[in-house]
Amino acid sequence: MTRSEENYLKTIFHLGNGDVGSINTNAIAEQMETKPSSVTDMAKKLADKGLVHYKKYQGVSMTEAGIKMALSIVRKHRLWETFLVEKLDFAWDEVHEVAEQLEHIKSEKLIDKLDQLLDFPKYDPHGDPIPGKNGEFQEHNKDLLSELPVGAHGVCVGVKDSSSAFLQYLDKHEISIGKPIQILGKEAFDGSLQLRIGEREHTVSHQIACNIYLK
Amino acid sequence: MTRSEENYLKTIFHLGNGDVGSINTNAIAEQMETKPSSVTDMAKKLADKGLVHYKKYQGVSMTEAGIKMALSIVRKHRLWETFLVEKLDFAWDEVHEVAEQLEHIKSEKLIDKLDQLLDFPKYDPHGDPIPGKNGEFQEHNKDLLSELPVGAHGVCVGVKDSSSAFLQYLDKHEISIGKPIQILGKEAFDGSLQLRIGEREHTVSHQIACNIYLK
DNA sequence: AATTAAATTTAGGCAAATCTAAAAATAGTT
DNA sequence: AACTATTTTTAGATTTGCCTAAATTTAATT
Ligand SMILES: [Mn+2]
Ligand SMILES: [Mn+2]
Ligand SMILES: [Mn+2]
Ligand SMILES: [Mn+2]
Repeated sequence: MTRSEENYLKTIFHLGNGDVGSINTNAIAEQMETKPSSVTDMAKKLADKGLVHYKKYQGVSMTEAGIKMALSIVRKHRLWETFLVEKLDFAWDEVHEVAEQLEHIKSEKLIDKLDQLLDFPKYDPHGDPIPGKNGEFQEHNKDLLSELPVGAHGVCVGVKDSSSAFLQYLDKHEISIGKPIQILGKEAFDGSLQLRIGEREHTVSHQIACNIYLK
Repeated sequence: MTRSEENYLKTIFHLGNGDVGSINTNAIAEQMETKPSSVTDMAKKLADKGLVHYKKYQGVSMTEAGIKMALSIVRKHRLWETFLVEKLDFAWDEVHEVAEQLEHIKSEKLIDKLDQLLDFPKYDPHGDPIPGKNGEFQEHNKDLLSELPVGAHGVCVGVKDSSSAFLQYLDKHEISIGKPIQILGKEAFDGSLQLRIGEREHTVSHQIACNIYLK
C-alpha cells in the first residue's frame, strides 16, 4: 500500500460513514483536494487490489478487505493523536496534521506498543472511537447538541468538526470532552442555544451546536 | 525536502563522516542500493537547492546548509530510536528500520516534545550522539576495542556496526552499552581477544572487536 | 604517450500520481 | 422524448525518482 492509496481508502471509508453505499467520484475529489480524473485512476487501482468495488460511472464502495485496511489506518491515526495529546502535551487542535503523517508508518509492533503505552484507549482526543487490532470498536451512542430538546442535559463526548478553528473556539469557551452540558433555552429565530456548561452559562449558535456530541 | 532528498543527504553526510572531503557517486549508489545514474540526478537537484557542492566528475560535498539539514534528520532518527527503546520497549536491534520511516515526519514541535519526553538524551541506543536543536553534539572520545592493548579496560559506549545480526550477537553474549570490559589477552594468529565482560570471560573474534567502542 | 579500466554522466524510458482538456455517460428538465 | 446540465471517464502531458545502455571523462597501466 502506498501512502496515496491509504489516503484514498481512508477518505472513501469516512465518506461512506460506515455504510455500504457507493461514493461518487466528485465527493472523493473534493475531500482529497484533487481532481475527479485522479480519483478515477485510483479507483481502478484500488479495485484491482480488491479494496473497493468499482464499476464505471457507478462510484466506488468498500470491500471487506478495504474496510479492514481503512480501519487499520484509522486505528493508527487515532492512536497517534492520543499519544500526541497524552504523552507530548499537544492541544487537541494540533494533532490532526501530524497524525496524517504518522498514520502511514509501517510497523505492526510500533502500533501495538503504542496502544499498550497509552493503556489501550477506546477514544481519541476528539471523542472518536479507536478501532482495536481486529477492527472492533464501540461508538458512543451520542446525540448532536442541536437535535436535543430544551431541558436535555448530558456530557460532551465528542465533536463532529475537528478543525483547528472550531476546537480553538471550544477551548476559548471552556467546552471540552467530559464537560456536563445542559440546554437551558433555544432561540426559535436562529436556533441558537442557551447552555449551562459546567458552572457557567453560554449562548452558542446553531452552527456550533451542530458539531458537539452529547451523551 | 522530499523523503528521497533527505535520504540522499543523510547518506552523503554519513559517508563523509563529518569531514569536508568529496564523496564519489559510486559510494553513494552502493550505500543507497541504487544506481550511479540516479545519484547523478539527485546530486544536481541537491546542488540546485544549495545543500551540496557538485561539479561533474568531481563527486559531491556538503554545504553548510546541507550539514545543518542532515544533522536535523540524524537528530530525528536517533531521538526516535531512543523513544522506541526507552518508551516502547523495543530491543536495540529492532529500532533502525522504524526510525528510517519516522525520521521523515515533519513537525518541529513533535521532535522538540519528544526530546523533552525523553529528558534530552545525549546518546541513542547504539551510543551515537544525538544532535541538539542547533546541531551541536558531543561525540564520546572512544576507542575501538580492536585498537586497544592487552590490559586495557573501559566501558562499552557504542557500536560501529548496528546491524541486527551484530546487535543480536552482542545480546547473546551479554555485551551492552555500559558494560565494563577488560582485555585479558590477544591471540597473535587471528587477532581474537580474550575479554572480561562484567563478571564473565569471553573470547571474541577480531571482526567483533572492530565494532565495539570503549571508553 | 597510448591503451585499458573504472567511474561518471547523458540519453531515453518507465511507473506512480497528478493535471488539463475533451469526450462520453448519466441525471434532470422541459 | 429531446435537450441540457452534471458527473465521470479518457487521452495526453508533467513531475519525481528510478532504471538500462551508451557515451564520456578520469584514473591506472603498460
Ligand atoms: Mn484526525
Ligand atoms: Mn481524531
Ligand atoms: Mn539507526
Ligand atoms: Mn542509532
